[in-house]
Amino acid sequence: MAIDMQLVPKTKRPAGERCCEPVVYPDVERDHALRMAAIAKALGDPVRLQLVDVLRKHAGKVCVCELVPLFDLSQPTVSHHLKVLRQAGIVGSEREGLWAYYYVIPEALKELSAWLS
Amino acid sequence: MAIDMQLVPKTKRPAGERCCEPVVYPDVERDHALRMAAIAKALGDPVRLQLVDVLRKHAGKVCVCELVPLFDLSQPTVSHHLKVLRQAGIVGSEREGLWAYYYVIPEALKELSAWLS
DNA sequence: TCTATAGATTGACAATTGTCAGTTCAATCG
DNA sequence: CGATTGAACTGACAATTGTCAATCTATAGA
Repeated sequence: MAIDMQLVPKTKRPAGERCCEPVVYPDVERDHALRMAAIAKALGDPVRLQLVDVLRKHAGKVCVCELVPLFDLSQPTVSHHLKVLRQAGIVGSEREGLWAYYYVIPEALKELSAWLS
Repeated sequence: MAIDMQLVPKTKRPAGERCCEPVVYPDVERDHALRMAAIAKALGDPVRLQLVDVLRKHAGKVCVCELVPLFDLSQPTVSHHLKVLRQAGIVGSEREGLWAYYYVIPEALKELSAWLS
C-alpha cells in the first residue's frame, strides 16, 4: 500500500513538553529482532560469510580440512568462526573419525531472508 | 540440482603432505563478501535492526525525535546507531530546520537479500 | 602401544563496539 | 540579541571480537 506515514512533528513544541507519545514496541517484535540480529551478526564477518557461501555451494557436507586452506588464517581461527556460526544455528557439524564436516542449516537464514525482502 | 559435491578427503594422508590443493578464492567473490558482510554487520545489532524495521514500515521519512523514544537509550546512542547505518549505506538522512529525517535505501539490502535466498 | 593427524580449546593480546555524560552546533523563537 | 531545542560529536569506559601460539583430545595407522 505504501501510504505515506511520515512521522514528523507538526511544529516546535513548547519547552518541557514531550516530542511525541512514547510508542511501545511489542515484545514479539523485539524477540524477532533479537533473533535476526544474532543471525546478521554472525554473518557480519567476511570470513564467516564466505564460509557459509562455500558450504551452500556444496550441497553436501564439507570437511574442515578443505575449508582451512581457503583462508589466510590459522586453523584455530577458522575453527573459531565455525563455532560462532554453529552457536548462531546457521551451520551444523558432524564428526566422522578424524574429520569434521559442516553444513548449512537453511531454515536458519529464512527468517532474516524473509524480512529483508 | 543439488548434486552431492561433498568435499571429503579420500584417505588419511602420509605425513607432511598437504590435505588438498589450495583453492584460490576469486577477488570478485571476496569483494562481494566484504560488501555483504558490512551490511550484515550493520544489521547485527538489535537496535539497528529495529531502526531499519521502523524506517521501512513508514514509507516516508522518519524524524529522529520520533525514533529516540522507541528505545531505552540515550539520544547520542541512537544517533550513533543511525550513523553506523548511514556509513553502511543502509539509510540516508536529510535535515530540515531543527529536525533530521531518516529513510531506508532499499538497494542497499538487495545484494544481501538476493544472496540469502 | 607409540606416533601422527584433524580439529577444538585455552590464554593472551590489540582492535573494535555499545553506551552514556558532557559538550557543541545550527536553527528557531521571543 | 539571548534562550531553547534537535541532533551530532567527543571522550571515556567496560565488554566483545578477531587473531594466533600453544596445548589438548580423539582417532587412525604402524
